[in-house]
Amino acid sequence: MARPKSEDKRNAILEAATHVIVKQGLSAPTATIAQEAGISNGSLFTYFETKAELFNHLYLELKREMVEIALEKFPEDADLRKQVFHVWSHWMDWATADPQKRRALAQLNVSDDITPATRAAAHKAGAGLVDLMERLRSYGSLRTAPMSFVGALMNSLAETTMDFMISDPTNAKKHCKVGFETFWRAIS
Amino acid sequence: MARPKSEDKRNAILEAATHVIVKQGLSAPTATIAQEAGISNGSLFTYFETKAELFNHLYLELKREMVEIALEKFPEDADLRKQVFHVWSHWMDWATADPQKRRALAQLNVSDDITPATRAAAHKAGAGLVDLMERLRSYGSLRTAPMSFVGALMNSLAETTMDFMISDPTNAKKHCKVGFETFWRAIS
Amino acid sequence: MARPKSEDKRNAILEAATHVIVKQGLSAPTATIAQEAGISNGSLFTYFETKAELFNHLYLELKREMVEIALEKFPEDADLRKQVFHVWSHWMDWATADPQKRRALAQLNVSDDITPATRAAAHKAGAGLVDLMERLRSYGSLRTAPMSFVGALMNSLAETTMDFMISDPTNAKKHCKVGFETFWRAIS
Amino acid sequence: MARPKSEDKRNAILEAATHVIVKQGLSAPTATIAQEAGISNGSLFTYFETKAELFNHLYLELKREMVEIALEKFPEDADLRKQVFHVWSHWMDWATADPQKRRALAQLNVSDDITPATRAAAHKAGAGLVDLMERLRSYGSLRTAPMSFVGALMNSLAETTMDFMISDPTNAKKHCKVGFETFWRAIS
DNA sequence: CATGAATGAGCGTTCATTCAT
DNA sequence: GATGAATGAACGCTCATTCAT
Repeated sequence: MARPKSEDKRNAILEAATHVIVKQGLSAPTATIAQEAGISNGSLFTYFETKAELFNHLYLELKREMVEIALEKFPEDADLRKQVFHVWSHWMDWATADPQKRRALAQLNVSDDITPATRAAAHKAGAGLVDLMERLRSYGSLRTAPMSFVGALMNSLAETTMDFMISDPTNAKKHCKVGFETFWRAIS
Repeated sequence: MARPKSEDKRNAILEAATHVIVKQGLSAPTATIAQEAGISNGSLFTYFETKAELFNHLYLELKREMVEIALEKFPEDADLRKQVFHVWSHWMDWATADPQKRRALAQLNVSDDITPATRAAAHKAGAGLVDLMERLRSYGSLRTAPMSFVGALMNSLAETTMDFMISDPTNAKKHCKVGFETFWRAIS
Repeated sequence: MARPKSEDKRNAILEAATHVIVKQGLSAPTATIAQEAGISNGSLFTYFETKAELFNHLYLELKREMVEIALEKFPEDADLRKQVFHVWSHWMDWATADPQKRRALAQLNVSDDITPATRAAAHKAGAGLVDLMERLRSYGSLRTAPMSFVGALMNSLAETTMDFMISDPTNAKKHCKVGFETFWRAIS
Repeated sequence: MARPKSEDKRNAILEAATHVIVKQGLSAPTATIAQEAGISNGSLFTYFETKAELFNHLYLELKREMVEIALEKFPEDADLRKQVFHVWSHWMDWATADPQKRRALAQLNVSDDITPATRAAAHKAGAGLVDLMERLRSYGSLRTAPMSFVGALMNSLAETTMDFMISDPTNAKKHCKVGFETFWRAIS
């Protein structure tokens, strides 16, 4: 096979898309993304048939990475609070290590181009966290709230915390801690 | 020349923009907004010089209205918890009464068209709440957290709560309550 | 109404399309047609929503004009041969007066962009000739042939004749005559 | 180096082009033709340097085949009418045996890609018929018409006849006969 | 001031052709 | 020679903005 489709190039496109989306928003020209990725405008469409498809793939990729990192080295035998803090802090690590990814993900999240199928797949990617959420719910005051409320809650408090960690990196660790304590109080 | 042109038309445009943004996103053509507002495409630019200016104005308008309603009939003499719940539930009223406004606001919030100046003005519009936030902070565990953290926290929990109220209107009142209790625990 | 859509401009586009199609074929850029018509590329789409629509309109326009001229001053009371010759020679006049129109029509005729609806409309535009064809058929040897055969026959002989008239204008009149005699023999 | 590459593949491309042109028109992508021929898109250009060259070759090939079949088993010693009918019916056989070839030829005939040189070569390929045409001309009423008129005439009547044979195969034989008689009357 | 046609830059995508493997 | 990814010019169409009426 002559010149096989390069995984490197594919990744370069996804990475370029991340940067360009952050800088220019979702309406950034595909040509700009291609340029940033070091390929010709036409080549982008060898790897992703449409701009929307590129966006859907990027969205999934980012979500998956996020969840994967959050669950890395998960302490199966620790108590609930430790487990949740583990996930919480790994999540913060991901967000602060490369803030662009989080920003791009936020943009994609409100894009009309992301299909329901992709959103469903993203949801499924987070399945590893469902069990934890369920245990969190039955643990405290939210016993009677809808299942997904705990997830949404954690998400929104985490986002808020991340904003503070990124805008004030000096005190990142402290913000991380305070955010977690706040969350723990909320669900207790 | 405060407003040489028809105030009605200006409002019609802002209202139309709200609907159209919800239906079609921020990339909706100005012509569509004009049509929805019952005016010609060209006339839109008599009232707002550019599309971006229209968006900035709409953003501010929505934020202002939101804050205004949240502070309506504020019980100056009640205790802190009652005051916060007042604000909380009025806020929820606004969000559930016309979900489109909230959705449009969410879109505008992530738009690159909204200038820092507008964001600053929006922040200032919320000044009426600053005193409340300050008292909230000194009240509980967040005494040492940055001032704006409480605001961001309330905002994110409120957004989460609104989502549940709107998607499950039958139990809206219950969700409102649960959300507030969760918030109160978080800041306590 | 401000600056009403100008019929002149519309005609300029159709005329420009005729020339450009002859010179460059059906794949000629719409921008070239617009330029030739003296308008901006975007304006073309004010008058015709798509390139295909422009082509369909042009096709119909040309067909209609062709038929109209062929039937001009039709001698209702003359004998059959004189009537047919009248149509025949008027048709030739049209083709030789502006050979570009005929060439463009020939191109459009084989285009995939021309819809069945347009072809049907074009057929209907030729309705004025149906009666003549019917009488022609019952007149001679083609009494038992399918109705449309006479029409197709006249068309193909006319086209052949036109080619010779245009490529050898000096003897145009003679070619016209010879072509007609040949046709008459064919249907006799 | 008459043909260094596989003659089979070359023919596969020409055949594929025929089908694809009929289905999709002359603007069909070369990649589609390559796929239909069972080769890679790049390989097509090993056999034909450009798309236009492919089209020119196909055009010639089809014309040659058409003439060849028309002249097959030509009855040198029969009388003129029988000879012409022989050609006529063989021609019809070719057209009805594989209508796609005729359709593709018709499309190519109006293409801007076909060069004057190719058209000349195609004309030359028909040289075998020139003698017959010449005798036909001197036989009847067209004695004074330009030489090529008889050929064009035969061509146009044959095309018209083919259309009817193909669209109404049940009566194909009858149409063939009627068409020929019409032609004979025309030139007589 | 209202209207809506005019403008032209800009974009996603296609595709003939080239070229690394 | 075969393959198919790479290239980049080109095109149809959109749309914010301008301007003649």
